[in-house]
Amino acid sequence: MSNVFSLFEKRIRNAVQSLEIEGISSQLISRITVEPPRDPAHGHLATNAAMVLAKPAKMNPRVIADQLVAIISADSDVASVDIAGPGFINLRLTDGFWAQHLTDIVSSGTRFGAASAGSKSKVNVEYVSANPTGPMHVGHCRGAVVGDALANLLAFAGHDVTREYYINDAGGQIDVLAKSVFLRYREALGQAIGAIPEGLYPGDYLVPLGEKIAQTHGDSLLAMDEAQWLPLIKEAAIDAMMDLIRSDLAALGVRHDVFFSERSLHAGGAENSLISKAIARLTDMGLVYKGTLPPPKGTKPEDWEDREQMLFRSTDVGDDMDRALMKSNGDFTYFAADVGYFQDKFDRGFSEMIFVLGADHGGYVKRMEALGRAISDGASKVTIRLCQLVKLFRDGEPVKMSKRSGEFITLREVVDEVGRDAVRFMMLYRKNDAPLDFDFAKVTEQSKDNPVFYVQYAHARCHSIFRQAANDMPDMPQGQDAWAGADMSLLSDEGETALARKMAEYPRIIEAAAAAHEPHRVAFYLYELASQLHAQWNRGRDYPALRFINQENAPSTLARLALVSAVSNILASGLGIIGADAPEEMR
RNA sequence: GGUCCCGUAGCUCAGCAGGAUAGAGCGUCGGAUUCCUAAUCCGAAGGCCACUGGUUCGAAUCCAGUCGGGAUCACCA
Repeated sequence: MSNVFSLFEKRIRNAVQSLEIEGISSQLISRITVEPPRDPAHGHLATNAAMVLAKPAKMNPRVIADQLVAIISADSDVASVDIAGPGFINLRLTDGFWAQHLTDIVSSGTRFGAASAGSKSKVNVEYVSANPTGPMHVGHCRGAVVGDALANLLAFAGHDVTREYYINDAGGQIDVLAKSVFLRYREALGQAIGAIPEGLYPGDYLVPLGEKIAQTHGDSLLAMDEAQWLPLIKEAAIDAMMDLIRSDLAALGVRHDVFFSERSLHAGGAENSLISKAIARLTDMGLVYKGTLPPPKGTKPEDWEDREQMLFRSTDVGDDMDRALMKSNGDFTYFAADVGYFQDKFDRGFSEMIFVLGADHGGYVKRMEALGRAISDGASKVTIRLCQLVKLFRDGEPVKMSKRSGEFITLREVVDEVGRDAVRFMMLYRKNDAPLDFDFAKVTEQSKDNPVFYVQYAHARCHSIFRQAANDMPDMPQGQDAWAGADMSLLSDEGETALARKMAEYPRIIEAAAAAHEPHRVAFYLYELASQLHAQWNRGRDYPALRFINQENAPSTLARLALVSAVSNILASGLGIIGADAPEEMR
């Protein structure tokens, strides 16, 4: 058990059970928590056990606490116990326990905090899923990073994670793309195309594709009807755009295991497509009917008209209104494709399906949750994380973008300018449901304004210490084996023990962040850990006896290097989850 | 009008499935480099946690409502 808090949570719950107080249910016992106290003066661990039990047991919390203290203080790992405030029980653990725990952390290397092998649940994380109509722009950045880091986090926390990208390659925007490419193709053949008409994609990034098609097909497409060239160009355009997107994502360090094509859901026609089969299932469940939808409340669209359509009775499964499955022309709606898609995901055995979406998809959440409930009958959980907007600033001035003119900032430009690590860290240095201001100047600045450099520097500093030690004390063994054998009980300075306790929180942070789907917690934790390392380093300035390297005292130096290695490993591990490098030196 | 998110220090934000005296960075003021990287550290000042009720031993946190700010709202994708 590498999580100190859950270890003692278990012990205290056992102690509570052994008290055999009447009226104590197991559900009540699950409310007992063990956490680090806010104020370090209160000890190492604090539990609310007595306060949770007091009322149901009709006892004074102090009385319960006294009984618990009698049991807990018999624990050989516990140095002292006291009761404080309204009934908190505060524990201090023995030096021997902490020394052993530090050794455990050191020996675990960068796997410290990772879930030990157990039943891995299959989780699907879908993120990015940008339309394949052009390069990624900054707006996609946040979701990409949050999704990728969340996937990293869940994998580290012991889940079997599939990273998925849903390619919206079936809709009308793909026809628009193909027509835009066709124009570029004609341009490549020397035809004058003039200004790009309204409604088509004006971006230059389609020029090379037009040229490529001109090379492979010559002018043969010019003689065809649109119905003939459209599928040809569509195919090539989707491939080219996905290549573009994949390379943009690679620049951000984002990767996916599965690229799922929306078009593949339509394949097979009205009888055999995944969509029709999934809808047939919903129909069997009585969740599909023909009817008309009421107009939205409040705003009444001027062009409102009643139309009878095939509808999904999503109100039966928690939605606010029923949803259209089929357009009046007989085509499936976008949502109908989702029905097939959700069915496919469910059939692949995921116990949780997570979607990381932009805030503009807020209105889509309920129907997705409803769909998940209908299809899996509660067996698979649908979780949606919305990322709020990112506002771009340059030197305090908002950066204006216009989609119409094609003047948008691409993801690639941002990565090129500020670097992958900074982009990723900044996107995670905020909880995802809060808007985010992103200032180019600040993010590029290599200063304390910039948490990325702060954390990376702490990691580099650890390695600088190792280099210095190797230089000053060449006989000093280094490496995980040597450090795991260090006598950690030699670490008695309060800064050192505080560092040890901070590190002990890492598994707890990972667990909680994974459960809440909040990767930003890891970023904040890393900042705090880095801060404590920097502080301890500087204490060595004021008190030379506290320096990590002491040539007069090899055993102490070895223990301190082991401590530093543990910090270094956690920083590297956390930066790995965030998707940023952990450099060994920064110059 | 419906739905969702946000409202915490001058500014930008944390606050861990309710817990003890609400935290950090920036900014302001005052300090620390013969020293393992000062890209760092230490200290001070600064808060009616939007407002009003409710739930309970206990609320920034949960619930209801109010007021602000943002997103979204029938065949689009």
